[in-house]
Amino acid sequence: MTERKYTDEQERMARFAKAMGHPARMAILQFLAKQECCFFGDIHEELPIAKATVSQHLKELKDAGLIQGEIETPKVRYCINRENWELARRMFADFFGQPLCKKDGCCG
Amino acid sequence: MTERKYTDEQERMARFAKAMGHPARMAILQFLAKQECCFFGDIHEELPIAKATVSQHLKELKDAGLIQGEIETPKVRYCINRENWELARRMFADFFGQPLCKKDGCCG
DNA sequence: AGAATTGTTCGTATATTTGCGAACAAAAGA
DNA sequence: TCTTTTGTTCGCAAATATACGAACAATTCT
Repeated sequence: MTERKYTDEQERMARFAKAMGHPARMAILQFLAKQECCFFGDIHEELPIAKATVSQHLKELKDAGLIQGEIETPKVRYCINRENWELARRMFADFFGQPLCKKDGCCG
Repeated sequence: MTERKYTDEQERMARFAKAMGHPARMAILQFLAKQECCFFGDIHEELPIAKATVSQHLKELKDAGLIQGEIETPKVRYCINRENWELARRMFADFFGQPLCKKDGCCG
């Protein structure tokens, strides 16, 4: 049944990458990475989009595991998910670090 | 007019990330990164999808600058675009390498 | 209780993505 | 010339993604 078309690694990196595949979400990640505290409102202020949209982007980043949020009534505090951040860091580093084909004339 | 909503860096990384945001495209990139030669047919054989779809994914990777292709009639040879690969490597490394908020109790 | 604050969720509209088969294009070979 | 090989492009369908305002929920403040 559940035919696996791609490796876990491919699926996983694609998931991280996809979450990072929108400038608004990159902006959110950059903002969170350098902030100690990070309420929804702070993030919303940074971005030129409606709060409903911000909330949606945050949800996607959370689902992808890159961030986490916790209610601190009446606010919501968002932060980088350190564990997965480290995992992503390592995966991207390994990916781009792999030795490429050495042959120079390979592709013009 | 052309109000810039996000920084160039954010736009650029998002572009790379978006291209990497599909397992088939990750599979293609992994395959190309370890191959010296890489014709369309070789890539197609690796993947469980129709050639039209493969062609489309290749086009997206090319548009994002991560790969390049050149006609070698009657075949087409695809390769990693080393220059942009290096750029992406550096961008992702810098991004994930940035120091995170140190405060431990910050978010549970 | 009523009002204000802070975000999420809902409903909707539009745009983009993904995937496929069929048609097409270009060159080589019979 | 006709056929084969190798990929791209076209046209279409279905699924996702993006964005917004309005409605809603939970708590605090008056």
